[in-house]
Amino acid sequence: MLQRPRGTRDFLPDEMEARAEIEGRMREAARRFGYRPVRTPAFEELELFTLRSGPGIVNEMYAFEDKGGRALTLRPELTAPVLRLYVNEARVLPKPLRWYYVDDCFRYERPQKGRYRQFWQFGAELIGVDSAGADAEVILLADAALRAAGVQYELKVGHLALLRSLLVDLDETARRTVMGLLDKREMNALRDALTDLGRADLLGSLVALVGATTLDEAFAVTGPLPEEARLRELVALLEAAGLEYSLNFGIVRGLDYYTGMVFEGFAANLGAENQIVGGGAYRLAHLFGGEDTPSCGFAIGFDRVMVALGEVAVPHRTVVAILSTPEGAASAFRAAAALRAAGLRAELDLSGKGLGAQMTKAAKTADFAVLIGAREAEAGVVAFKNLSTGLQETLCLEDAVARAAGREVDAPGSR
RNA sequence: GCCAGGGUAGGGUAGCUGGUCAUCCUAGGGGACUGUGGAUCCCCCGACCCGGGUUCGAGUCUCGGCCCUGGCCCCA
Repeated sequence: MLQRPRGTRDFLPDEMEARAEIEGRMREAARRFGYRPVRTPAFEELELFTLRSGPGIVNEMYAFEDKGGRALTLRPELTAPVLRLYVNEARVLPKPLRWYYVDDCFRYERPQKGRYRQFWQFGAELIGVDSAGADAEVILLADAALRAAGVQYELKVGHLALLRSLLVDLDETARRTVMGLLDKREMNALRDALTDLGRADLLGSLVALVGATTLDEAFAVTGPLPEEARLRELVALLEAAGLEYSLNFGIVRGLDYYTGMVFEGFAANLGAENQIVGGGAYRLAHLFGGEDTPSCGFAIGFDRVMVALGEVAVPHRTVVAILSTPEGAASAFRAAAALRAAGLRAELDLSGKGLGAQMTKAAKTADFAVLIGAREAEAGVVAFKNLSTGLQETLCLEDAVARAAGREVDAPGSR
């Protein structure tokens, strides 16, 4: 038997409805912040991602050559495509641009809990403003989206300037090593690495900075920096908004295009892959041929949100089953059309079985049954049955629709 | 790429010191029931991941592969 590719998933209706419910709440959060949806191609030129992240990532991508010899890849993330879109199509739109997206990405990695080869990201990019307010808005939107989804998580906000100020004297390679170890909180390995570099003197400052929980503590380690005023403003805005978060200046966020503010969020019970959101202020547009444009954004791991939520209660919508004998079939289709036109979910019984069997089925799945046999078809009425109370009435079609929609009926008949 | 544990009807499972009809639950289909309920009863359908090896005989032991789950690495 054919199997689905490794690291991919099928979604049955129950799960799709849960995902659509959560996605809808997150989209609504974005809408309320004034963010509007964008969509980019599922595949892009390979160079788009190597420009951003270096050639090493090709191994982690679904890269391929098309029939025209072009080097392409399935997108491994969405920030670069969205910024490419901005440079290509939207440079002259009035700033700031507030965009969000929900789409699938592809990475050739070993699957594990919360990590798949096809996965979905919900993200937003705020393009063309560079301010504490911009930083704050993006953090607040990420938080609003996660809270709308119902996720319990821990939010950490930091700024790269402080760590970088301590590491200015180190060369590129050494800085990456140190930042990598800090990111993993491997303090013993960090001490060894600093000793090898002849910079054991940095250890105390680094440990103090990473452990700092207030701006005062952090700037006591680094001394005055040009970024201090903006960072204090950001903190004031976040406090004013009532955001629950902690400061953390050990956040490294991988690569170099992040320019200042960075943030991460972690959910409980997600196993080894517990990061649920990551983002920050960055500059990418110039890499793709645009003007140097400040941006700020984040990406939420949508699948991890779903794992963290577990069971999702999807709001119940009324289901009307339509039962009929052969003589009532035409009327049944007419009744279904009327119910659907009223926005109700109407399911015709197509089994051709007896009414007993049809009712058995309806009782399992529906809230109401509309039954049309020879008698009802002849009289131009329907038998309308409330399957939770067992009450049955003979009604005209309009009244049956009103009943199913939860409205009162003026002169209800009865059996 | 590495490590550990797994893979038996659609879903969940028992069997695993090699040898009887491979167990049970559930779901699905049919019937008791050709104008009305989720119950009950009866019947049916349906599985040992793939391939090699050992053996008279492999679901069971062994090797390889694939896949799943979790962890390492990586994480844009």
